[in-house]
Amino acid sequence: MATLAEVAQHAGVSASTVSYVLSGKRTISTATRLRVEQSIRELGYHPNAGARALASSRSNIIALMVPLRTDMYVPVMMEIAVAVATTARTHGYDVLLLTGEEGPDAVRRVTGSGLADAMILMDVELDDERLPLLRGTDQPSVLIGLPADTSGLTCVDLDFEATGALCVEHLAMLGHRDIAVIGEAPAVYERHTGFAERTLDGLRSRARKSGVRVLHRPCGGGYDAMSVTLARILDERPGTSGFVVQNEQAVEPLLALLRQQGLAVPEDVSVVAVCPDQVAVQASVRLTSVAIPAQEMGRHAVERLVAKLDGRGTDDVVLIAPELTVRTSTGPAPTAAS
Amino acid sequence: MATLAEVAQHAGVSASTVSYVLSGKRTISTATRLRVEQSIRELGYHPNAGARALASSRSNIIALMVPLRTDMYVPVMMEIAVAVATTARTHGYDVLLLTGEEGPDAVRRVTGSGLADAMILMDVELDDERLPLLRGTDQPSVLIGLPADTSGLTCVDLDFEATGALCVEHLAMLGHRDIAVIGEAPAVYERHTGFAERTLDGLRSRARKSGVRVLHRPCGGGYDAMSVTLARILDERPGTSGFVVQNEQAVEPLLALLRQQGLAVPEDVSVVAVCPDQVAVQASVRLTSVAIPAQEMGRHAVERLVAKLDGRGTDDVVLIAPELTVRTSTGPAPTAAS
DNA sequence: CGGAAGCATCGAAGCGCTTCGATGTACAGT
DNA sequence: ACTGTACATCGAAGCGCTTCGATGCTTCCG
Repeated sequence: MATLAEVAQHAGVSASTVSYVLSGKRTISTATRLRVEQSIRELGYHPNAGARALASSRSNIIALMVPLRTDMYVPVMMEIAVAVATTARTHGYDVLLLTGEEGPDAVRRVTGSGLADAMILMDVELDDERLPLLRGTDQPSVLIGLPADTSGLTCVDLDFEATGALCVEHLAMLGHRDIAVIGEAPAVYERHTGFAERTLDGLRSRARKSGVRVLHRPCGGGYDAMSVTLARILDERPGTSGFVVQNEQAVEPLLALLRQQGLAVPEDVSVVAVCPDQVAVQASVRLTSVAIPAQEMGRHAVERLVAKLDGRGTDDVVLIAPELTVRTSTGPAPTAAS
Repeated sequence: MATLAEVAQHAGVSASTVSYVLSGKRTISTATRLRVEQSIRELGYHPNAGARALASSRSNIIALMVPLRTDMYVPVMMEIAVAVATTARTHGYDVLLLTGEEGPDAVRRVTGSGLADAMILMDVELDDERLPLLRGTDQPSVLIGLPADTSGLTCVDLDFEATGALCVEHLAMLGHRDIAVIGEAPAVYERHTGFAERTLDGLRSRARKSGVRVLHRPCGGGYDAMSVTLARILDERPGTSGFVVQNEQAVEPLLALLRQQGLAVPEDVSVVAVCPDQVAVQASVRLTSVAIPAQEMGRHAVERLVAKLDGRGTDDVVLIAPELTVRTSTGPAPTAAS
């Protein structure tokens, strides 16, 4: 591997000159610059990452901590991760993939070793044990998700409260008065992952305003769980005519089971999903849905982080406004007559 | 941040001694070792990654190149990535996440800069443009997937030929004579991703031996595509009683459409899927399937790579033997009478 | 026309670690 | 008692880069 010194010699300049050509931190005459660039190309020179990190105390790496469990929202997580990686590259950063497994230790390790300049945390819990560490370090970080206390932190997330409200609003407008919410698996609520609870809050407070009744039921993925859940719901609230589903894995089972019960969508019941657009479009009924903007979240997170690294950053919460796309799974509530 | 030198001073030894305590490359008396370890703990010392990389020319980082497109097998990709990350950690490595976007350039960049010690490539095409680069460098690498020419490369993959054969075998044994294969989206075949074609080869050659007819149809995800595809298949080969599906997104649509056509599973038609177990279990019919062992592939890849890094490695191809799990979606072929 | 100001470049120090002799000590074998 | 060997530790060099003065030139202005 060619070194800076070799490039310098080849171009007939000193090492520092080459360095300044590379970084642009001092003015270099055009002639010299071109000559150096030529040498770099001829020798196939790539700066050594370790040396660079050591000398500049910047690794140009962003750590991304993904949840270990792959029990929910996997495609969303993946999409975020890919968006983070590609956006980071456009800013000159690479991405280090950490799993949640190590927990707070990973944060310590990465911060302490200077392996990464900054980090992005996904799947943040309301009272996440990694947060004190983040607050206690001067290493910039961005959370994807919202903990209970956001002071001193930068967060990016979909506005799930507004999302919940939007779903209710849409259904209420169509005349639905009894709405059932099919949520994530119970484990998600027990873990106090913020988004699930926030959606529920938005759903409920909006329902109160609109005079709509809401029944919430967590539900694991798959047909068996859904079957039990649906039966209970219809038993408890036979008048239910609107469904809000926040659980990718429950979408298709729900549709199939409704069909099986002789309930037509959207004639008899309406369904609104909170899921990636792809899922909404590929379902057996094209679903009215609020999209989870995975790419946008990833991109935003990186951009916030880079801003912080450049000293332009501020601590604050960015909530992405939800957008509801009407497709063919929602319609007017059936009249009392029918 | 504490440095090696500070730890050394605190423990009353020289810097090199601390280094040897850390690396274990020379014998250190127990007394000294304990004293040093104590100092490390007290000062909260973490070795600086950049300095380490520079001095040792080892970054302890493995690069993982994931496909940019998230149009297929996303959960599998994610699971592999997570398995790679966790396995790598147990061997003292971190994982750098690269997307396919940069293509060969990423390989050059990482190799040239010493950012990573080795790399793992996913979603390898039959004639992948990154391969010449890998062959031309002495940086160890492992492919997940199988290119056309594996010479000089280490590869890990599910044995998709055997997988295809296994599916046909199972259906043939149950008396099915006309089998339809529902494949990945056409784009996957056009890209010459190896696994799809290899499955087909296995399927066909086994079918020949068993005197079974096979009709292969690529198919995009979603209901509309599946609906068209299924109609064509039943039109062309009305006697079709067995289906092999290698496309997660087509599984549920197929089951729903079969139901709609009045075809009961497994009484009238049998379905074998090639998909992760989770999908097979959560489908509306518990599917007989050949699992895609994502975790195992990720783990294997890392272990091969670490072996190479330790000088114990060899170039070869590891094909994981497929396992077919019988669930409730396959049964005896309907007799001619019925 | 002298000094201030800017430009283009160089040299050297130093980032924090690893690693290779070298050195000093203790003990075994002869 | 003396050499040989193994053990425990130290000092110094060096990994490849960034960055801070310093230096020699031009150019400009009063």
